[in-house]
Amino acid sequence: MTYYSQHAKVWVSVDCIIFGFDESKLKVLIGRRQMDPGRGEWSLYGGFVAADESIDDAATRTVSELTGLNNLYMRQVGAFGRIDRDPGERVISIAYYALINVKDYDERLRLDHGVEWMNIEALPKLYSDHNEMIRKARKLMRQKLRTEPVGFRLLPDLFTLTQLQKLYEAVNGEELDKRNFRKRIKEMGYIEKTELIDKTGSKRGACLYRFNKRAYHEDPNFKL
Amino acid sequence: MTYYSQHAKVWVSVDCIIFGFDESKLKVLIGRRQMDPGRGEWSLYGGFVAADESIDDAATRTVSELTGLNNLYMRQVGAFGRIDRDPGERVISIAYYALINVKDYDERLRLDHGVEWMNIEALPKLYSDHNEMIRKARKLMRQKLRTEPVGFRLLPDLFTLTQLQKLYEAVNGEELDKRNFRKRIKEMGYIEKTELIDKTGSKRGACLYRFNKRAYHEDPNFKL
DNA sequence: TCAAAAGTGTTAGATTTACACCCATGA
DNA sequence: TCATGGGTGTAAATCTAACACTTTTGA
Repeated sequence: MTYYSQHAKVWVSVDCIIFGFDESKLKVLIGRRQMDPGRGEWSLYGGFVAADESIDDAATRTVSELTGLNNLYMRQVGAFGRIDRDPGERVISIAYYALINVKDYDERLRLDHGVEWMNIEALPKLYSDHNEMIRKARKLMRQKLRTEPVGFRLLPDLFTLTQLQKLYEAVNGEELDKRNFRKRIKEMGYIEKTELIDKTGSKRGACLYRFNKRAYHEDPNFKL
Repeated sequence: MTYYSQHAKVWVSVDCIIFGFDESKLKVLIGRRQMDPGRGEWSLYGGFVAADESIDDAATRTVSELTGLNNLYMRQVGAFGRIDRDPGERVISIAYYALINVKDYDERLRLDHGVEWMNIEALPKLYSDHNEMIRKARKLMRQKLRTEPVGFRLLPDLFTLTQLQKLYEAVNGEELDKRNFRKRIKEMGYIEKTELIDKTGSKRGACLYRFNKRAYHEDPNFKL
């Protein structure tokens, strides 16, 4: 096809911002880059888009390769395409973010890949434009959290209201009033109380809740 | 670099969603595709990303080529990368939207490119995934309009409050209360009244306003 | 003189925020 | 027994939404 062939082809990669929540902090998975150029620099985990896969599939595959997890909540952040963003060759990269429950990530697999959870408020300088990718991913994620109950993806199936509140506080970077927060949760209707009690966080014990997907889809008047 | 060369390269293009506002309607520039595959189908205007330009530059160049206009408000919509999205070859496309004042677009240039303004509420089926691109662009644009005064980019330098209101109504797809709308505009402070009167829209005449960029940057408490 | 768009305030209702104390338990 | 986190309601303030009439002027 001569119409196409008069133009240049480029490499396209995906870079993944994996969000986790631990110790009341929002975290991101980063590791030391193991190839040149940029060997040894802090970096997001990424990979190239193959000829026979969509960009979404490439991102899903990459995250799955890193974490062993599937069916994650993932969204595209956008394309990053400065000419010299990759010091080696021209590579356009498409960033994606994923939300995972830190506890679901097998420690062994994490160490094998040489990545670690880093507090999003205290990130080092990363390779290329990765800091920018994370900033944009966080912005989009925060926005999403305001309009859809995606936060549960960062928590275990069962969680306490305090955990949930800390999560919202970490994402939005501001403290919330406990009573107002719980009032809104009650109004939502799709966060259901279980009979179970969590005694790990306090002496008295806190009720465990779970997200009721069905209730959400029946009555999606989310707000937070 | 063997690390790169073991991976496939692909073509990367940009597709541009050019928004305009006319006759109280939000419009998009589309034209009949003039090359195979898909010749004759309705399509967005696009182009390939060259080896020596960033993706943002490619989008800017493409829009400028089409409209002759520079310094437009442009934002990336996202990357579209289904394997078979282009029926000819594997092409990943990055969509951008731009806001222009319809009156600034030279009619001759428009005809030369064979594009026309189509009401966004009544778009035909477009080539490939272009309808999806437009949907996403509109969603992002609407969101942006809620938090930043970008609407002025779709209007002449001088405009009446009725025009501005119609613009907001067209973008959001719902009618607004005239008094509430004007109240909010007054509160904003960076939409300044001029001494000029527009007599084209009514017998009585309406005051013309302009956007005061300086006032906005000093006090950006935008809401709408 | 009348049709057509411009312009202008008030009030009720809804939403949001601020705020303080008792409870249960393990150490 | 006391320190720690869990759990609960109300009132003031703010924001939002609903609403109708007068003005100007060209045709």
